[in-house]
Amino acid sequence: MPGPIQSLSRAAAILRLLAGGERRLGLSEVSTALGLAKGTAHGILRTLQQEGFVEQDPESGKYQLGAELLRLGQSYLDVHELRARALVWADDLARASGETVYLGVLHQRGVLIVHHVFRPDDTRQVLEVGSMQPLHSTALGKVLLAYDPVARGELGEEPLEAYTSRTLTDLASVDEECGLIRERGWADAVEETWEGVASIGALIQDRRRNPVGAVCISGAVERVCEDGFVRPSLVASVRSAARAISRDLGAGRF
Amino acid sequence: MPGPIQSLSRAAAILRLLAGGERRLGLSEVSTALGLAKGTAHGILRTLQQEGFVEQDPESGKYQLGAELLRLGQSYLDVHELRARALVWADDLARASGETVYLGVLHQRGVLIVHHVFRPDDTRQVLEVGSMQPLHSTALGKVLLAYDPVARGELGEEPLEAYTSRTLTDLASVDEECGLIRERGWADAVEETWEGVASIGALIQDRRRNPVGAVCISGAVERVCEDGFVRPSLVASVRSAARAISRDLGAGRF
DNA sequence: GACAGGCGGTCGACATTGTCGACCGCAGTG
DNA sequence: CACTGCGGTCGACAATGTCGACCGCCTGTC
Repeated sequence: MPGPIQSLSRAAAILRLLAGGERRLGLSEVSTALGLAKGTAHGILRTLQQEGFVEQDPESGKYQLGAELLRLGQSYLDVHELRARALVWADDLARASGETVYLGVLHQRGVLIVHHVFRPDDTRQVLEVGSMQPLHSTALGKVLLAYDPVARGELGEEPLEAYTSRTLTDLASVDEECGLIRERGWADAVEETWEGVASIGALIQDRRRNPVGAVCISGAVERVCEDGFVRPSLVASVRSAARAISRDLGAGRF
Repeated sequence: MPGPIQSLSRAAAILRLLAGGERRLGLSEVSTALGLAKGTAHGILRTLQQEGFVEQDPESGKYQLGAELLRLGQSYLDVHELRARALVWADDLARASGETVYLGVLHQRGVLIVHHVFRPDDTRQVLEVGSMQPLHSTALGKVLLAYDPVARGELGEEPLEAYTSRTLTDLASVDEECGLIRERGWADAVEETWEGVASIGALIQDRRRNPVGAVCISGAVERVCEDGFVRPSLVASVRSAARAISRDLGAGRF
């Protein structure tokens, strides 16, 4: 495989850098952060700006991400086949369970949320489509770890971050848990990322049984759990939704 | 100004091409559509894929947009100052008016929706953040046309598309309407883009009185209009929300 | 079942193209 | 009023991306 295009990789790195830091960044900050000559960084930024991927605050001269990225991100969702077919099933699942529903796919070292149905009550909630969740401490993530070798590979050998006292932080425990998940066909995560929140997830696969994503419900531990375990009726709902979506994907080939 | 970076511009063109066509595109389709050699297009696509901006269907070998774009698009929203400050005001406006609220900024030849508050009832609605609306036939767009010379410039000299029988299609009428909008300080669009839908919009400006965006409410013409005109009470609500957001932006400089 | 035509992908020579580091003008600062 | 930092420009150089021919594969066809 021939090498990647240098200027493009650098442009991508700049975009990621801008996405990471919360505030706007100046030209010098960008060039030193990536070890580029100022002129080089400027040329890339100028082009990105022209294309709408980056915007420059005319007052301070600093750079931030541009609107075109939002538009393209939306287009990504429009084309996304898994998401399109899962929309109606996710809605049903939210109504049946009374809890928040997430749909996620593996992306880099985490789970990218591609669909989010609010819990059907009137509390204020913020849409989390486009955000990432960790692999080793969420129901979505653990499902993918258990079934997708690529996901397991992404974990690498680094020690895992502990978000709460219940987070699994060593790889052996995670692998053991994955075995259990494969055996019974679903995953849960009770207060492993956020205190007070429990979630139940199941795998979505395409017509060739490849793992393509996961669906989960997530809610207050008092509602989702009972006597210290997740409620079997909720598990059944999640698994049946996952099967329905998988079936939909399998049938959907022309 | 030195020239833009060729490979980057081409990569951007490829992304836009993939975003435009609804279905996945093959390598040859991409290269012929943009007039590139197949090898060149392949190199760019390979790099974009590596960076997560493009994904390849392993079965057909065709390309589509990648998940990284969704993540970056979300980051764009996170950093967006106008949006952050407008969130609470938009919520209030939706509650007070009982209608859908949109917040938009100028982007290329249209208005990009950066925030969307559902009408406060239980009907099913789809989030339109990240989508585009035309400049010459929506309240948001006409506000920007009236106050932002850049927006007016984007219209160019092309004939305007008619979405309904009430769409203003010649530039003279649009300019005349813009004069009216500047005089009274708000814009409306009654069934100019979608049959049965009316909207009312007002300008948002920063501390130096530059136009930075617009806010509008949008709803069924039967509710928004009365005796053929938009209801004055709704106009007042929209204008006061726009003023509040503008004030917030002005005060918010450290 | 051999063939043709299309696909995605590779390769290596070429010169276009992006890169580098010195330099510029400006704004804020002591 | 020098000084330091900023964003931005410039021009020489060669590294780099580009091109078009080529490869192997699959698919549909006669």
